[in-house]
Amino acid sequence: MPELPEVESLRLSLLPLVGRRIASVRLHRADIVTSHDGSTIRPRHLLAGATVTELRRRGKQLAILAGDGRVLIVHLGMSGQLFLVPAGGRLSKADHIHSTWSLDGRDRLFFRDPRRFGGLWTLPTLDALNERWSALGPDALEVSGPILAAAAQTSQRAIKALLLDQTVLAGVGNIYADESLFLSGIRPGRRSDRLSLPELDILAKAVRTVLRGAIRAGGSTLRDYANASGEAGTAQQSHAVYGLAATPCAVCGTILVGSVIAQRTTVHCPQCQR
DNA sequence: AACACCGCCTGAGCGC
DNA sequence: TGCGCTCAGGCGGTGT
Repeated sequence: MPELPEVESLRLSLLPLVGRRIASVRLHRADIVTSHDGSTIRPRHLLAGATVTELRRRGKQLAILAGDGRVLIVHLGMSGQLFLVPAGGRLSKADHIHSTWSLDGRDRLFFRDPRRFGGLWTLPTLDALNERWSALGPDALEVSGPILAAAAQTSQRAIKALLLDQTVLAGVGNIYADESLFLSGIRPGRRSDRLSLPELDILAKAVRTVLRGAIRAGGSTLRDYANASGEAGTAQQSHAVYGLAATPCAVCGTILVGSVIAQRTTVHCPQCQR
């Protein structure tokens, strides 16, 4: 499920878009787009006629910046995908395509999202993007002990719930929350305000390490994730706990325990995590 | 105010 | 073979 490493891998694979002009846009499902001013979606909202100048990411959100200042945010939700298909190329999965951008040179970009938890958000300016993203916590690649501490010390929630809160830090979802807690040796159900500062330092470092490693592996592909070229990631091969409940811990052999925390399936090692 | 919880949505996987 | 059920989870809205 697309979290920070998957969105970053997607962003990197989409970089060939930079400098390209969007000749036309076809929107096949209007209800996947939210316009900044509530107006009816027009092709220009979706960057028709503009040249892509930059691809930015904050947490799990991807922003396509255009030369005239317009911005389009893409959120993948659970099953969203962007595919960049060369002229004459075919799309392997052509169902649930909600929007199609035709580039000069006839290459095409597709947004596909079967479950429609994701979507597109139009913004008029870079200022509007910055304002929208100011509601998010710092990008999880930049998380530090003090950043975690600022939120943790005043919260009685489980530490896993804190990691999943995008206003605390942006980019961690269920997979990398469990993996980061395992690497840091902290139980996911621990109360946030009962973690020590050294523990929060260790946790912040674990989050950065886990996310960086997953980016290097091109993200985790559990079922659907693929980058813009359709390539799967391999980070799932390194998962230590996610999806591995009732199997032996690779470190100590203790059977991993499954539970539900913050309404999310959770797996931890009762021996390695305290 | 802080936090819990629901519902959205589809396809995979399962049991029968 | 095929049906119906359960599960997966990001996130906005609502409830406590």
